[in-house]
Amino acid sequence: MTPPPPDLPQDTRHRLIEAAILTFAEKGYDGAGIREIAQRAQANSALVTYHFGGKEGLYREALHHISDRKASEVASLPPPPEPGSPGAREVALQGMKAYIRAFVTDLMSCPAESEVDAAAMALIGREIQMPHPVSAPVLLEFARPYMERVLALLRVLRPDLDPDAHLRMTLSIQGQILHFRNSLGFIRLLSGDPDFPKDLEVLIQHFTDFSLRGLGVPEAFPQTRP
Amino acid sequence: MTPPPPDLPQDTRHRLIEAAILTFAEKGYDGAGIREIAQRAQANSALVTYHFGGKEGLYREALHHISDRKASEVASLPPPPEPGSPGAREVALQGMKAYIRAFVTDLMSCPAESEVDAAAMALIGREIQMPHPVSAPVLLEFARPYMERVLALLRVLRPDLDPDAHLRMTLSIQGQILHFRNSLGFIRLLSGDPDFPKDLEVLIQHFTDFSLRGLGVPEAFPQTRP
DNA sequence: CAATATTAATCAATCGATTGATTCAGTCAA
DNA sequence: TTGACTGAATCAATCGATTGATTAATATTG
Repeated sequence: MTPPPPDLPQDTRHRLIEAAILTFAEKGYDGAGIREIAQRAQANSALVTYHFGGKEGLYREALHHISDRKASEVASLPPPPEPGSPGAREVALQGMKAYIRAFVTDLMSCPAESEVDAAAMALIGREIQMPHPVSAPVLLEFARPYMERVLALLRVLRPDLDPDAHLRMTLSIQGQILHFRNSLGFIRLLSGDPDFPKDLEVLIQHFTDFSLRGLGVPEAFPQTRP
Repeated sequence: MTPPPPDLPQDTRHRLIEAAILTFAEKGYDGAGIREIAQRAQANSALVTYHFGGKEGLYREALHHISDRKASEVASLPPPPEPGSPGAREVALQGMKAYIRAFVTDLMSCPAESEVDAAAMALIGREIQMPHPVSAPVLLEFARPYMERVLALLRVLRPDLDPDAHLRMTLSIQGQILHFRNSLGFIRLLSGDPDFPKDLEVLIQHFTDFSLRGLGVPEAFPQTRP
């Protein structure tokens, strides 16, 4: 039998952060205790103070850890076209479809793939709704690229609208998707379907169709109803 | 000088519930203490156990109180048309517009009108995202009419779609609006506009336009772009 | 009506449990 | 030896819950 993996020094810190993400996501900041988190990380609760200066520091570090891991995924999308460039509309249309797909897959990472990733997005969702005083800066930095990306695409797709209208549309697109992620448990209860959504691809297609129609980009749907 | 109003016995119970709604909405179930709630209600903390059997009972009663007060408002809308009846499409179209308006005004009751009402909807929003074990039954009963109403309208407006598609569309419509309500504070930070939305009517118009287009009901928008 | 008994409502005080934080002696590897 | 870490003990503070006493309103009785 193999011996337990050598416990590298830096490793404890990382285990604490991952255990914190899981526990904070399940029980919220007030509901989660540092004893429970430490036990989950197979570490001593005194290390929370030692490494992070306290519970609040651990929370901040956990959110920062999530933000760092996810930032690269948004940036990896092809950049939105310049408003005046040739073929900008078609590029922006494809960009919007790619964005919606990326947004959904980012948010809907299921526990089967990575338990921590799933908990991380649940935690972000909870924080967006009711930010802990400590988390506001981290959260703004995290959400900004998602927001800016859609706004840039909208400036190409709907140049006739003013910035306020662009903001409303951005929030409508993201809102539908965030609602699916944040209220998934409740939706399953309400609809009576415990394994909703059965197919993520169908869901992505729905968000894409609904949003592009909602945006009023008719060339994406030459004919809605015969 | 007039003496302080006589403190009717039943009144304390009601004051406790209202204080509970405010405090639970601000700090969550774990974050709010019965001492703070009692102090806010100018009552003794022992009365929480006396009247409601404990903190959990007070929470349950607070949610029930919200559910009871809001139930009548949904029911006051004109009933959705029968799928086969004459002029059903036009009636359903107007019904959908009325529903969206009612849903928005229900959710967006601002603190200026009634501090408790505003807190109540914030509390509901929080519970939908992460239901307390105690609240699931109350919450389902509360949300069911909202859900059923949209589904009934969709069966008329989009009879070509299956129930799963109807469910997705319902969640997209409600999701946008719930996201506005639940993340209002965050949106204000992110957009840099501290008094967003300036005009509720503009917002209602946006939700209506975006949703009806998204649903694919072309007669509502004979021409999206010239 | 008056005297008494009963119940509901409220209070201050306190309970044990748990919280986050801290301390400290000891382990282990570099 | 030094720095990273452990494990156990302990701290003050706060938590929800409970107690026993007190007041006010109501019912019962003579």
